[in-house]
Amino acid sequence: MVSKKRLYYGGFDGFRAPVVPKAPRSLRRNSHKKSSEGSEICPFELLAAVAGKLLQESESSASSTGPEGKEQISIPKDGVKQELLDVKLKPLRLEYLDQGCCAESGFVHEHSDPELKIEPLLTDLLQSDNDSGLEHASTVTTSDILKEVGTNVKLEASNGKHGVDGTLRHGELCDVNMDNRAELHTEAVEKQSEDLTAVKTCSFRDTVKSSVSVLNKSYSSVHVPFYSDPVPSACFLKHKGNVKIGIRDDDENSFSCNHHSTKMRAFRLQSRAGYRRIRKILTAKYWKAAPKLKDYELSNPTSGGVNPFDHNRKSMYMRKSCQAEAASKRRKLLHHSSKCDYVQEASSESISNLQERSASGDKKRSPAASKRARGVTSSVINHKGSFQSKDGHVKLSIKSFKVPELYVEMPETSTVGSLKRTIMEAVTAILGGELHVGVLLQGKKVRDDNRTLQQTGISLNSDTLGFMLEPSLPQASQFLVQEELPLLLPCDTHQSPARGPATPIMDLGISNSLGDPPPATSLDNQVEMNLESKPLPDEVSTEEIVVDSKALVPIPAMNVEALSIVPLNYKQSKRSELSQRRTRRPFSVSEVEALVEAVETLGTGRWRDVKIRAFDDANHRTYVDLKDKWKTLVHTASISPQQRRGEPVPQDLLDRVLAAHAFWSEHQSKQHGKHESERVGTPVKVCLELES
DNA sequence: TTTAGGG
DNA sequence: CCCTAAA
Repeated sequence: MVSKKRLYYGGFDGFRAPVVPKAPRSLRRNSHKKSSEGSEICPFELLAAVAGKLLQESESSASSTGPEGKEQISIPKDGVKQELLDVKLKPLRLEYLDQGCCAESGFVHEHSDPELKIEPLLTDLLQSDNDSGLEHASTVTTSDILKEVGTNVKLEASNGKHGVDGTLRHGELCDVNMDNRAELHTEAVEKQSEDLTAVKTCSFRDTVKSSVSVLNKSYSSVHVPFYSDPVPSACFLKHKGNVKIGIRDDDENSFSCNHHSTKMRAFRLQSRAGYRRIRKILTAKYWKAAPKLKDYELSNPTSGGVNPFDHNRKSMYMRKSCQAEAASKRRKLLHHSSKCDYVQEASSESISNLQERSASGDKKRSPAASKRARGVTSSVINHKGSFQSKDGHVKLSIKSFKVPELYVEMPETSTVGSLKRTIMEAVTAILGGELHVGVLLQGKKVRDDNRTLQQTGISLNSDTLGFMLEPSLPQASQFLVQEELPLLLPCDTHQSPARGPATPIMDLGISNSLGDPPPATSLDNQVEMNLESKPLPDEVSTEEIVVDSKALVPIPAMNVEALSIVPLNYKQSKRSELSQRRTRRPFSVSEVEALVEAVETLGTGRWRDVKIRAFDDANHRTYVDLKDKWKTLVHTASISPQQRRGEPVPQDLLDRVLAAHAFWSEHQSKQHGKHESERVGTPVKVCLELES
């Protein structure tokens, strides 16, 4: 964090050229840490991936034959030499590390269904899994390298008890890069011919580097404990790290890259960055992408009836963490190769058992009674898929994933829109974390990942097969909430509604930056799986996934004022669905002073620098805010004191504002030699006299 | 991502 | 504060 030290302060001695030269943006960027880095996992990507895998069977081969074939990974079956892998992987790794983007590997897919045999030491992982009760016999960190259409990856854990021998098939590349923080777990059940079909568990964890290292035998760096607790417990998902999801893009012959790293700040609801990003995603991009999605939906004859929430577009926001483009491509991908309609929607929230409690009202505005919604919020993701069994293959159709419970609490003055948002965020939070997929057969978890579908009986009892999303919620999970508690902090208390032992832990400590996932707790996410033993038509099948999970959703202590003052008109209503206006935070005098000081030194065209200099630790003040504030200050200073509102700003500060404004206006916020020579050193008093 | 302005 | 065109 950059201290607010003032390199120079001209004060009344006059303004001087910026003490801090305006370095090229690139340099400045580097010089100033971007603490707020992080990303969240897009739950839907995961779901999609899972679904895709489930449906992969027949389509996988097809998709692998496309023009993108060159990108396919070729993993020789049976014992590929590590050296070979290393060689092949290097380019990819470099790309990942250096560019942090999806790599377009030059691997050539070999149609022989190559397999990669990896025997990493998964002890830690496995143990963690076991301890946590998760059904992950093994965890395999993979990158898209391992995920390729038609490519089978054979993973074997050396851990005697938990060896895993699974087959991975991916119809799409799904690269997850999570900066050692996020972890994704997906399990897909597939049956492949006679070959042993197994429950495979993939754990995408750690950075790609780690993923690669896995391939390079450096598996040790990949182990990550799973804190997941199958038992419903309230915790907060942590959305940190970088998550990148690459999808093969037929058109571009490359993988689209969903890059949520540096630019994509962590999902901090209360953080400005988070807000902004979310807003952006939810608004423009979302809407832009919507049409396509819609088309797909409509194209699916069965979707209409199956998805009762088609009309509810806002549900789509659950995908907020995903970039529209990537999502779009993803959809395209699915549309093209898997015939899997990738529709995700969240149903409108149904809140039951509302309990009203008296609450202190906003001192300024209308009283705020908090409304505690204790009920079920269900989000629905519509997935279309099919299940079919033929020639030894088991196809599954996930009908729905349900989110059992969501507990929300918010002021009764909150708008419906905010409520919707809240729920949506909660759901997203739940899904945004590391997810695992557990397999349930007849209500019981299938813990042995090594067993084949056949052995497990899944192929026979598909009717009772179920999947459940298991958010990996480390108890220790914490999200950094710096100061921006507004959204994170539950109104008064964050009640954990009859929640299990695990209560969401809000570790509001660190600041800066990193992604703060929305507080959410996810518990057992039960997934209702619908299996049909009947081959489905080749057409797009519909699959509905209802995510049902219990979660404690700390509702942001939204400024009641903000909520209450919002008219419930259409516009607002519409807006509410898209985004939440930040709570108003008037600048304090001290802030104004800091701003003035910084501007006096830096000028009026370097708001980013001003921010860094004077508000670096105020995450809620963006450079745009500072710029706006300056604008208002200039205006304020130019009007009569009687016309001013809000906390009065000392006249001297306003004078300085005018002086600085005048000075820098002339300098055009830049260092112009001639003017500078004239101005530099000119006492502010003089400036004031001259300018005002 | 920043800047610059309008809303 | 928000939204965005430009850069």
